Amino acid sequence: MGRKTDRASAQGEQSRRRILEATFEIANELGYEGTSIAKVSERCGLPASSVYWHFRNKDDLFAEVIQHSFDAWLATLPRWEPEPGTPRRELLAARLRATVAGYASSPEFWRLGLMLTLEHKLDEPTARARFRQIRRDMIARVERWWQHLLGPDVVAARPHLATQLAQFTMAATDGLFIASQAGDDWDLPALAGLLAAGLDHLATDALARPPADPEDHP
Amino acid sequence: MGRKTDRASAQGEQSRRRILEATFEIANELGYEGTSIAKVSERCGLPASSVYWHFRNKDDLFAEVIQHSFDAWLATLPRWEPEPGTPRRELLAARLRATVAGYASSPEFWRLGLMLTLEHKLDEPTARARFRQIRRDMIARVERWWQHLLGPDVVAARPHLATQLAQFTMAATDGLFIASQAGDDWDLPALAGLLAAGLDHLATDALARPPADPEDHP
DNA sequence: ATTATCTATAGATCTATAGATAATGC
DNA sequence: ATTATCTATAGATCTATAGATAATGC
Repeated sequence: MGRKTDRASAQGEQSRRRILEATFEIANELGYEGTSIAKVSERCGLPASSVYWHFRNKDDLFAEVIQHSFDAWLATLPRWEPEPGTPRRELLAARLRATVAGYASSPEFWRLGLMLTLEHKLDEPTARARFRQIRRDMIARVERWWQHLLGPDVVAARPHLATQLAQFTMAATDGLFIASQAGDDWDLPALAGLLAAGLDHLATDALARPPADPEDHP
Repeated sequence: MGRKTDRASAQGEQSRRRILEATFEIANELGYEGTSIAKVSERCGLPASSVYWHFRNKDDLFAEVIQHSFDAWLATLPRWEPEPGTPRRELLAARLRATVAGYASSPEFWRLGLMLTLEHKLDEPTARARFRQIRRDMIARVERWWQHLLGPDVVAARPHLATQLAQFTMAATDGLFIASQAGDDWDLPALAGLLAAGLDHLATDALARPPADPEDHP
């Protein structure tokens, strides 16, 4: 009780942060499996035993790293302002360009997440599960955004449409992220614009046709 | 001279293959950095010194692994049959569904490639560069396919169109690949269909508008 | 007393090589 | 002689812990 009031000395908090940041940096270059406590210890300047004092083990450390870097990353995401009156395609283009620009300027969190997604030994680290949850949350967020764009009537009539468009949006932006990491010199803003146009078409298209979709009864 | 005629004993060839395959399997779970010669040795049953007999070092081993698994993967790709008369959108949908199905049934090579793409320590392993080259080749392949779909007149009038559509196609399929690896239970064939429809729209759309693109003078 | 850090270390794992041994092909 | 494998090992790196030391807060 009141454990938190005996303020851990500020020094302790700071060491913990240094460890988290060193781990994040190394994991970003080498992935989960390539990151060792020894390397973390070397980079943050604290002995390995300090790492074990702050974190039970590597699994625990990484779970905290994901949480910590996710919080930081969330804060960098641009606020989404509805701007009434703007045509849907413009809204789409602006948002997607912002997303892609954000990936390019601070790719660290998402890159680590995707590395965790691709690495997959049998006993899965907590960090991987945690990132997958974050990713699902992000997709749900994109889905709500699509529901907003489509409007309540459409959402009621075609309950799966926003879901599929959100999945499509996530897939496409993940793919553009990969391209930016591969060093492909693509014109990412232009491709984001293309994606916006494509999505706009798909939304219009779907509404023009009957909801023949046999899965449209959730 | 004639070095290759003194047939390396079949045993040697087989050991080499076992090492390559063991490395491929482990790298698929743990990435480049997570794969150690010791683990490879344990999995293939040969002592580490045998690995060093066949390969100079880890960098060399991985470069060969990429080559070897790429060759195997290429052989699994479905032949692309033009099927004259089929509408473009059908062609697109069929091809993309086949691509996505291929990813789902044998994701190993592409997964390893993407892991190499995301890991990026300072002195980049040869395998990473090699995969990036393979990826560029694949995009060029998709671009030629788009040129075929669009026809020579369109290609002459809008030289960048096929390029952009190819990049878009690659990004979207990479994103769907990530989704399949993340264990998202998405309806991938349906999303491939959606992608086909979107791409079809974009192609039509671009032709309806003038080639205002300032970059359209290669 | 509590919190944080340090030194020291046991034991595991890993890289890379030296050098012995075996098998094959002339 | 050539090709392939093995045993053995030096030395590096790594994980995880024990236990001493220091600083802080009552």
